[in-house]
Amino acid sequence: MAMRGTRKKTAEKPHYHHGDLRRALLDASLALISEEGFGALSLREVARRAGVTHAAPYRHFEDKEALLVAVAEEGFRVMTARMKERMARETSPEGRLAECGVAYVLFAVEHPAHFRVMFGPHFTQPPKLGPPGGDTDSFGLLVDSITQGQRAGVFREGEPLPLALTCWSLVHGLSSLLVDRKLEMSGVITVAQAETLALEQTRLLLRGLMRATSN
Amino acid sequence: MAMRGTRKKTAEKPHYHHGDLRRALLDASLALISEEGFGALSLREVARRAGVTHAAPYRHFEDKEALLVAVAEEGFRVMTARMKERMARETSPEGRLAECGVAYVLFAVEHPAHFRVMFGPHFTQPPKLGPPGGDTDSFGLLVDSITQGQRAGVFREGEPLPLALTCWSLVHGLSSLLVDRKLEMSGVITVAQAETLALEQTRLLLRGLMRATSN
DNA sequence: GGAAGAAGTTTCCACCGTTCACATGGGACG
DNA sequence: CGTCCCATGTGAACGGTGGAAACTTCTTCC
Repeated sequence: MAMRGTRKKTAEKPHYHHGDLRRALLDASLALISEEGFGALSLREVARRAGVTHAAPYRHFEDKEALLVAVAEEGFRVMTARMKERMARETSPEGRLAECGVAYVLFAVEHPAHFRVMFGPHFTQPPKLGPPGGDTDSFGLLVDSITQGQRAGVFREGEPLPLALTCWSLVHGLSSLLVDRKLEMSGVITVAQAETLALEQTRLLLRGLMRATSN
Repeated sequence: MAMRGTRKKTAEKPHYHHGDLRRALLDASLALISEEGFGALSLREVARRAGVTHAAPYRHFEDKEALLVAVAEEGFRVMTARMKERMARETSPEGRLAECGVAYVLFAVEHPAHFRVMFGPHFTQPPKLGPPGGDTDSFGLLVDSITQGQRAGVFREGEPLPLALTCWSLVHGLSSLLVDRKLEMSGVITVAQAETLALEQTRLLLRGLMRATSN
């Protein structure tokens, strides 16, 4: 901890103008949602935690919704990156598809605040996901892994989009139930347990997706 | 329109005390959520729509959250009833399980306001679902239909709870995506389309669930 | 008919989102 | 080096919200 600490952050920025308030606001939002729940998210409390007045955020975000949109976009970027990372560990189509699903659920469990904002009932307008193939196009990754599996003759024939939607539904449902704590009949569920659940469920669906080679 | 209209409601109730405010508040909440979205739900606007002062609701609900809990409980009752109705139309285990899932998705699409409240990120405390076998125990119906399928030798062996959880994840994910309008790349999705999607997805999962008799 | 209590109203408080006029300080340019 | 500009942060103000407390009005029951 050999920091000469004029300010606590890494780069020495005793700047009056806070250095990077935008980032601080995003972080404060995520922390607040994680600690107190989504309902407790108020622009004023976020500003308070960032150490500025309640009007300062309006220099960086037009709106409370604009802040949430920024959080959601960041979330999609991170999620897509995680999916790419995990999918790279496998070569077989079924392995890659399973990793894709597990990554989705793990992202949700490890970044519940991001996940809630990304898929919550907010947003008057659709959150405009980036272009296909971009760094936020997680659904594209899913569709691709399915068409690849079909081309390799491992997955059953059929329109890839409905099949991809089925996979998405499964992992999104599990993620939602975990994040919103609907499964906690007995104790909080750990990340490791979530991974086990995700693998288990993905494999079951995979059985229905594969050509009949018997498992 | 042969109504002698002292009050607009069906039963003539010029009663000062509004007749049934509790019911009116629940209905106003649902209408408000459906029309303006969940974020627009305010106790004051609900009271306004019911034609009373903003403090009147506190005679019937301790809290804003208490009102939402009541909405959620009603939702669980209706959903469970719908599931029983549709499941009764089939006798085979796989048919009953499919109907169970389709009913879940249809309930969500036809009662989006209820669904959002039931599974939203609100509620500080778990919403205390009723006793197993009660008129709100929709998960019990699901588990039962799986154990019955196993006893009949139609479904694969294994712990029924994780299998049921997989089914729940699938239909819950599809419902969430539909209700929160995450699938509307091109136009709003109709109830009939939702039913088709639900059937399609349920059948795919069923393929993974069944014993290998080839489909 | 009169008391008790349920149901609705009024008033008040703290907090929130948002706006606007204002202060400030750092960077650009002479 | 000085000065001006403007992005960034401040303070006060407005209407809307959840909630508590004291008050009024209707109903019911003895």
